[in-house]
Amino acid sequence: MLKLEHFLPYRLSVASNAVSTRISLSYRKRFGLKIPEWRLIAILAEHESLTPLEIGQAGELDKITVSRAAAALIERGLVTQRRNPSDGRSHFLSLTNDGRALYTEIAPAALAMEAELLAGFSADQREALQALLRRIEAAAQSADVGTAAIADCQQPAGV
Amino acid sequence: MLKLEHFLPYRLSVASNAVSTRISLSYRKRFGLKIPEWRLIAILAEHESLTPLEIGQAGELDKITVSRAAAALIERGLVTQRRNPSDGRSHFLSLTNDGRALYTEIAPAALAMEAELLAGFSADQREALQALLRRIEAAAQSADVGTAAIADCQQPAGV
DNA sequence: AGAATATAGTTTCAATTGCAACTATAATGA
DNA sequence: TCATTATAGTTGCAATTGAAACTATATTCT
Repeated sequence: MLKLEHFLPYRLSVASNAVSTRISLSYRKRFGLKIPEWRLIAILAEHESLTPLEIGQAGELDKITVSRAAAALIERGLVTQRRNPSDGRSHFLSLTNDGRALYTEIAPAALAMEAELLAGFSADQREALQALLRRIEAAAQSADVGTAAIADCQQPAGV
Repeated sequence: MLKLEHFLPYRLSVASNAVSTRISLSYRKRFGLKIPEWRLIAILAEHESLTPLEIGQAGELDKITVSRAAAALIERGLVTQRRNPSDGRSHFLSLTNDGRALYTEIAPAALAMEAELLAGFSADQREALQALLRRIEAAAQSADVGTAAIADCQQPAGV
C-alpha cells in the first residue's frame, strides 16, 4: 500500500524544496544571485577557467542555464570571457577580482547554512547521507529512461 | 573550503531533480498527469474527502497548485466537488470511480519505481535516509527565515 | 577541397510557476 | 446589527524555465 508520507520521491522533493527555498532566498537577498549564478561562481572558484560546456558538466546545469547565468554575471562584472583559441564556437569563462571577492564572502555563509542544516548529525550520518543521495541519483539516471532515449535531454537546475 | 561536489544543498538538489525528472516523465507519458495532479490523487486516495486547504497541508502543495490541479482533474472526471455545508467558501474534493481506478493503476507503478531507486538499500539504510531527510527538512524550515517573516508564504510543488 | 554532419552556444517561444489582487464567505467586535 | 477584519479559493500578470530552432564553427567523409 502506497503512503505518500513515506514515498521516497515525495520526501526527497519536500526536503530539497525546503532547502532550496531557504538558500535561494538568502542568496538572492544578500548577494543578488540566483541559484544557477551561485553555482557557476562556485564552479569557477574551483576551476579557474572553463568553457560553458565544462561548467554544465561540473555543475549539472543545462547549457541554456549556463548561458543565461554567465550573461548575467558578465553584465555585473563578476565573470569575464576570453576566446578559446582551439575552438571558435566556444570561449573560456573565469571570475574577475570582483567575482572572487564575492565568492569569498558567500562561501562562508553557504557553509554556515549547511552546518545549520546538518547540526546534530554525526560524521557517519553525514557521509551516509551523501552516499545514499549519490546512489539514488545514479539509479534515477541509469534506470530505463522509458522507451524513447533522452540522451540529449537538457537537465534542470536547482540549488 | 567549500567543495560544490560535497555541498549538501547541491547534492540534495541534484538527486531530487534526477528523481523528479524521471518520475515526472513517466507519470506524464503513461497517465497524462503532472506531479501535483498525481500528488492530489494520492492524497485523496488516502483520505476519501478533503478541502483544498487540507490537501495542501497533507501534500505540501500551495493553494494555487491545488486549485489548478483540482480543476484539471475535475475536467478529466477523475475528481468531484461537493459543497461544504459548514463553510460556503470551501468545498470537499474526492476521487470519482475513474479517479480511483487510475490510482490503482498508478500506485503499483510508483512503488515499482521507488523500489528501483532503492534497490540494494538495506531496510536500515532506507529508514536512515527517511529520517535524515525529515531532519533536514525540519532544519530548513525552522531556521531563521531571514529578517522578514514569511509565515504566509506559498510553498512550491515538486514530485 | 567541398558537402554533409556534428557540436558550442544563443535566442525565441510556449509552458509552468508564484505572487498579488480579487471574490465570496465567515468571524469578530463595537 | 453593521462594520471590520480574516480566511478559502481563483484569476491575472510577470518572472522563470526549457525545448526547439538558429548561428557559427568544427569535423568527417568522399
